[in-house]
Amino acid sequence: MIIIDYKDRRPIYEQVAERLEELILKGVLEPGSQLPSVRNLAVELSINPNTIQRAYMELERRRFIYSVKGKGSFIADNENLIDIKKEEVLETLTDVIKEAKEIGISKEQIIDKVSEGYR
Amino acid sequence: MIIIDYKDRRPIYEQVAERLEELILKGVLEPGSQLPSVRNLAVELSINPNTIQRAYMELERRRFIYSVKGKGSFIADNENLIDIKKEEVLETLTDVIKEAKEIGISKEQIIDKVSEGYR
Amino acid sequence: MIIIDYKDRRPIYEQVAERLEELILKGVLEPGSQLPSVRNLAVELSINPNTIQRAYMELERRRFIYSVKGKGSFIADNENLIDIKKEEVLETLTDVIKEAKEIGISKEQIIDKVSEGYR
Amino acid sequence: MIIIDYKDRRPIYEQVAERLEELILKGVLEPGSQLPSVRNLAVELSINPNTIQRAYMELERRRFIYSVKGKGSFIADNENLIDIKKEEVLETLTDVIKEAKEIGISKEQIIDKVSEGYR
DNA sequence: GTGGTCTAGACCACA
DNA sequence: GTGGTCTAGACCACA
Repeated sequence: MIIIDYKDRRPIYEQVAERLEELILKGVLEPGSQLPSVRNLAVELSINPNTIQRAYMELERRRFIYSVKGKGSFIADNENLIDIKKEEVLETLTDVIKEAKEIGISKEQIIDKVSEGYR
Repeated sequence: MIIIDYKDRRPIYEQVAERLEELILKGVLEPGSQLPSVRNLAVELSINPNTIQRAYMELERRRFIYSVKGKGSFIADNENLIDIKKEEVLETLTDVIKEAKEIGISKEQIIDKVSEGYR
Repeated sequence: MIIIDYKDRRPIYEQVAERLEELILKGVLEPGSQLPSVRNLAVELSINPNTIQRAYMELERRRFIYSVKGKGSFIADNENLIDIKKEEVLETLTDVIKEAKEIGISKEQIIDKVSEGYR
Repeated sequence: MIIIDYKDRRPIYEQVAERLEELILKGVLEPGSQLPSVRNLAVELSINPNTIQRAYMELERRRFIYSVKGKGSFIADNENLIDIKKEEVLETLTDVIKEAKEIGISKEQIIDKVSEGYR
């Protein structure tokens, strides 16, 4: 399920976090359900527990999961999981649009790209 | 002209490259003209020559500048400097739109953001 | 009556202790009356008996409850239950005021906050 | 300058961060100046570099310091260092006042404590 | 068993 | 040299 690309320049913990995020957003990992323990996932992926924990910390910071000492880590159970992500993407979008405008890309050109993407 | 923000988490070479790009795109640094030597710019900014070198490499990779051994570095002289940048931004835009679609953001929501940005 | 918030970063035993304290201070659990047994409360809340034990220990340390071997745990029957709590809060307040003073917050600023809180 | 109390239940990284914060707020470590490197401080305190880094990360999150890859870590140079702290303390104060009110401590009692503290 | 902290030490990106 | 990431593995708090 989770594949680490060692050629990728991004750190492993980031790759793991991103992949888990994807599985969460797609519903493969269900809201409220328990994630594999730090140790188990570490063994499964053949990477260090510390690295997994770092990934979990990142997802916790973004409110996708939460960890309970002595119990384990869990997918956030609010239904708004997807909203957290939408917010993040819309923010990125706003930034890109701003930059596009600044360098002289016309509104029409952007609309075209949007139409293309939603074709 | 070039101000480095050490509080910025991005590496210094990236900041230098970005700032030079900006000066190039705005025409402050004219197409075909010579850039300051790595050594001189390093002294001027009080940073390591390696860092400038790295910034120049980055701009060369993106075709904004080119280097001539023994002579120095020069702003690309094709008139389409701005087009290189537009291409890059449109590519980023395409990526973001794709992601937005995937997580269920509607076309209308995006169009709204675009209209907002171009108001 | 006792709801555990797993998203809360504090340990479960602390949450249980705090909630029991609240029920005691509000008089829902009456002075002198018996608390549910560690085992029963554990079953009721679906958490580990060790966790309840730990919560009871904490409340005992703070003199809100006392345990009798072979009989169970009881709410302290002195009438000044609330005074124990007041003492604790006033002590915390003293600490915060001290720190506020040290970093240059004026007496007036604090008085303002107090007035705000009691408005 | 920095003394670690191994009997203290708080993690070492937190103790280090708190102590550094103190030195920063008191002006012992001057705004804009460089902190000891992660490695050097680790050797000096006989603790692991990772632990120091964790402390630095914490201070960076709270904007007291910033780190530059390849250069080092620095005290934030905005003059508002103390304001960051004041904000934090006033927030704590607000919380304590709220709790005090809830358990029936009178406004006068609090004002008394304030006067005591500022005597 | 589970997450949190820590050590000892390696290697990389960057300056 | 400096911070950032990672490994291998230990011990603690908590459940």
